[in-house]
Amino acid sequence: MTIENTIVEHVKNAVQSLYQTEVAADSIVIQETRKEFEGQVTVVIFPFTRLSKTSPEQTGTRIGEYLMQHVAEVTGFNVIKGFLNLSVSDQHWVDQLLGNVLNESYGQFPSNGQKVMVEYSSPNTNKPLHLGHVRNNLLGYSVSEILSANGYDVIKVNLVNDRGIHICKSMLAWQLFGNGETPESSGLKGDHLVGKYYVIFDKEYKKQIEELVSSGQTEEEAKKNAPVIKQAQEMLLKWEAGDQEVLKLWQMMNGWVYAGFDITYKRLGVDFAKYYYESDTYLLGKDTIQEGLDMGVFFRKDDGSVWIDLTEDGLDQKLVLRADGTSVYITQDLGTAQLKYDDYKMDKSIYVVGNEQDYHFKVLFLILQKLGKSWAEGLYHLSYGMVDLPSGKMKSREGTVVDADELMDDMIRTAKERTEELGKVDGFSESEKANLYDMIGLGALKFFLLKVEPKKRLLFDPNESIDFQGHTGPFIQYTHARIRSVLAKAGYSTKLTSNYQEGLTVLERELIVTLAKYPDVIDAAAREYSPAMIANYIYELSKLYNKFYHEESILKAEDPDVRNFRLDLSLASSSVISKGMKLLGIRVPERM
RNA sequence: GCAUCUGUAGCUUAAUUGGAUAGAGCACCUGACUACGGAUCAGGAGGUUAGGGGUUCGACUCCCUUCAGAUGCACCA
Repeated sequence: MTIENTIVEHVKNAVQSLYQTEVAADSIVIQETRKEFEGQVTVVIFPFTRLSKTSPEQTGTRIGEYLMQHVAEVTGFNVIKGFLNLSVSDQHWVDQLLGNVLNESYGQFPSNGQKVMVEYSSPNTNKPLHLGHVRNNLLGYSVSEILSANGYDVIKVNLVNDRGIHICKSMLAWQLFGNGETPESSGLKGDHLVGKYYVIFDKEYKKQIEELVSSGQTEEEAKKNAPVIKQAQEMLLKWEAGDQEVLKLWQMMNGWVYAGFDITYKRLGVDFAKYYYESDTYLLGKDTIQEGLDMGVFFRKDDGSVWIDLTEDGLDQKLVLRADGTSVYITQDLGTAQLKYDDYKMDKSIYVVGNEQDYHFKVLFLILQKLGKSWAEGLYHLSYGMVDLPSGKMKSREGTVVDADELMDDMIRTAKERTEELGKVDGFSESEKANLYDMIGLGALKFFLLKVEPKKRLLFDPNESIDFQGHTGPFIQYTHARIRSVLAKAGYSTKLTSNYQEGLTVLERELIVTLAKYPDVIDAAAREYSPAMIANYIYELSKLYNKFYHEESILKAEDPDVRNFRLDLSLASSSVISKGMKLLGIRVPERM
């Protein structure tokens, strides 16, 4: 039981005995005491003044006195306005550190017996991954890690959009202009090669539109009549009809793309337990449509198309099956949702998808609920904001994207330059150096993208390279390396001190209080699906440790008990930093 | 037009979900034990939380409204 829970319990009793009123535990607000006041735990008193019919100060004082008498850990209190600040005994904090924080499993909750699926990445196979995908991948991976730390059994899946007109465009352009170019012959990564032809297609398409317009067609007509777009559409029809030649080309080019993606995923450090391919799932969902018709949830119009009326829920009428009986986007998503559930029977399912699809997912989940799917309750759309550039939106057709591979290269190169400037890698082997630059460069990138709340839109200026100082990944990595260095110097293993006497310094106490709330942060981050909460917590902890480090001697402490205690505190800090960063997919070095 | 999201210091952002004097970082200025690792630490300056109204003991947070931006409103995916 945490100290907060203990205090809530006793505040409840205090109100009961002082004012003869029952209050619900969750209506009692407890918070961390602000730094400028004495104490560590604060109870907000305002809600009780209604019952006590006395001033907040008087009420706070009476409850404070009650707590002093009934809770052993509470050693003092003060009341400021309506806030009751409680001092908790040093012994309690020391026990927290030695008994909890330093445990191997600290921050890892036991299994809760629940399965959760996280679908993320979901790339198209006609172009390489760009910065927007990077945000998606990092979010999906990190949320998976966080859920796992909270005791969930996590299944990471990737739903690959491997079919459709966009792939036919790349395929066609390659046929027309490729001269048999391959990744081997060009030296290009497969996904980049295919992406190159996607851009070529678009150029050709635009050229043809222009020609048609100048020969008298309207822009709209020209867009429909341009020969390349017609050819691409024919190709899609052939693909759907199972044309061997088209399928062969499709398989070859997708193969190139997958080989490229594998490399990028590996560098990013993300992985998947299961891949779903739209070429397998795009015809799914028709059973579900029939189910809905039988239940009367859907209705059929005269032309044969099938719809659902969501106007009572504040939404529109939505088409779920075309008049000719073919699927639309939501049809296959209904089918895929069912397929995924049948495969895994998970309790929750998280879709990591950009916020331009908010409406789609609202509709999707609502339909599944109306179809009476018990598991629809567990569906969640983790919606995140777009990544914008100063020049505006990224458009892969126009080549105005920040490429994921290039971005990683840049970050790692910057990390290398920065580290060499500081001249701290003497004695590192070449492979150790490469590993370190990788760690720092990607750490900077990942932290930069994850420290912002997912739903906020992200502005990325490629000209201003990402900082390595301040509120950054490298700052935290540096703190970790610094602690490890002190521990190494002390020849310190994992031994614990036991007989630390009371009398913590302010910073020692603050550090323990901060370390002690780590599990709460893990829990909150999972409830909110927010890696940003972890990122900001780890930053706060690192900052605090650096302050402590600066003001209190560790190795030079005269009293050996104090020295050992501070080493314990340092070990605990480095361990929590390392664990928290791992949840963000960021590694931390022993030296840097 | 309708709907959803966003708006916090010059820039990037936080605020324990309605609590105390809105915290940080970057950039700018000033400093730091003769560096247990200076990718650090301390201090200064910088805010009408987009504007206005309301609810509340108490509002960045909830409600209404205006403004700005983004996205969605396809028998595309």
